[in-house]
Amino acid sequence: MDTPRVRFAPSPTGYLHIGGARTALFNWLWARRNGGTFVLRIEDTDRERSTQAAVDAIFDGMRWLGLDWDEGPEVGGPHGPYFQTERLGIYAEQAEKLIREGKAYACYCTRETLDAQRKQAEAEKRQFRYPGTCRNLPYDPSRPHVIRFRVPETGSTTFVDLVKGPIETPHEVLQDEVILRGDGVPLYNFGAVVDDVTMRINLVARGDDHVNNTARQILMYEALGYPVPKFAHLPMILGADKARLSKRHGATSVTAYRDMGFLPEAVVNYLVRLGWSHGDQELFTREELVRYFDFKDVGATAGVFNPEKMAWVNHEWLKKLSDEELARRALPYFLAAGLPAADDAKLRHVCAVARERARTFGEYVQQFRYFYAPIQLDPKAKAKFLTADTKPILEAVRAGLAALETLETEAIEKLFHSEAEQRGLGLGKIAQPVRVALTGGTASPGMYDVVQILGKEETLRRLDDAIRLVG
RNA sequence: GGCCCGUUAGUCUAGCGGUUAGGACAUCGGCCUCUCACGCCGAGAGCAUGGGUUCAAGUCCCGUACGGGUCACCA
Repeated sequence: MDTPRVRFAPSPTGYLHIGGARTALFNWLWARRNGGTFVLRIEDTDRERSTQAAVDAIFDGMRWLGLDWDEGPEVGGPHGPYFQTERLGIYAEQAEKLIREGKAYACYCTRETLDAQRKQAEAEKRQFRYPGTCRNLPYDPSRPHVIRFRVPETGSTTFVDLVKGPIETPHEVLQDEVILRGDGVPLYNFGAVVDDVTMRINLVARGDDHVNNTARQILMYEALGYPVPKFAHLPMILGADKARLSKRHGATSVTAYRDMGFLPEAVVNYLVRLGWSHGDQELFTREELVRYFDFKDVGATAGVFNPEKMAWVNHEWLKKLSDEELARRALPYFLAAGLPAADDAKLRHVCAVARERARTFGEYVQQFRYFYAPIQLDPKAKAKFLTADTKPILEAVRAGLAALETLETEAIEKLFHSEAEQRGLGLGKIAQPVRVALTGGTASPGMYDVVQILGKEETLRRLDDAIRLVG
């Protein structure tokens, strides 16, 4: 087999979507696995909707995921330029060639007449197809026109999709579609084919919303006289209601997941497992993915995006990191939330206790903000644990801690145990009131850790606050 | 509506003619325990449906239903 040359060709009309990211990922994996080339091309021919901000967002998202491209914008390459709007000359040239060979022709129909015909067909409940009005008219470049591709009227085109198997399309369902607009800008099917041809792409892996484009594209490859690449159509990603994943299902941009505190390795791991599998294995390092990935293991069925499972995957990845690494990567999220964290021993300790308890850095910040900000006292916790009955306990613990030279775990533990024993109570009876005093709620890491993280001064202050509150 | 693709538990999936249908997320129960979590143990839950083919079908073929995609001078 040829060394693969694959590509990801997003149109810059928005952020990098989860689905697009997965398409890019599968292409990238295939290239990396086979020592091939991964090309990035920007399909910005829809000038109405394409924006520079979107281009930047796509680069940003891909870099965050670690999907580096071998050829494309910013890195260059021998088959550039890599923005379609900079390739207009190439499309014109290829279209001219097709016209000369009678494989394409100029169509002078106006939008108005076409629209009228379409409406007419609709009224008669007919399927509208371009009637071929201009099929055999002489070429007159001086008249306003678009270029249409001449599709054979009979026969069919078949290709073997790498994930779906053989797919046959009868030519009757196709029509002479526009390949070049009046202003010389190519339409999707033509632009993509010309670019894939000139960029020497030999495997096209894309969303399966493109299966119906494939036959007409193959016809164009043949008309242009170029070899037809292999195709792999990847199943769609759905929302919980089985409709195509969209904003109304929640966050769909990869950067949104970054901002929520997901690790790129976890997002990659989750995304690749949505539609691809390798036996029973759930967690994969990037190296393993590169080693194992194959289109033959991509399933043919659309999958529902499940944020819960992605959070689980993220948690698994978080748990693998050292305290140092965890702190380093969590820091920006605390800072972004306005919490005065620093890359220090305290943060490392916070991360060490957060590790088993929170699945994303967003959850870290949300659950453990009391380590960096005043507590928010839960009224129910207060009513239950900050009472006249528990006041003596708080006072005793306060006094005990105040008397400690250093906050060694053993010393704190001894204090709590002796308070429990002296009162003939379980440890929980001591720990819960203290927990509420120090964290504001009834669920938190172990008390010894909490005390150590807060430090003696802050711990005593919070206990004093609680004691005062009880009155 | 035409055409195309798909259908294993709530979800992601393994399976590739003979399995007690396996794993994971989620859910529920138990153990551990200063709370929460982690961890460990356990449970419930699945081959859309009807016909074929075959000694034998989740696996092959056809129909039906359901879901998705696509029918532009969008990509």
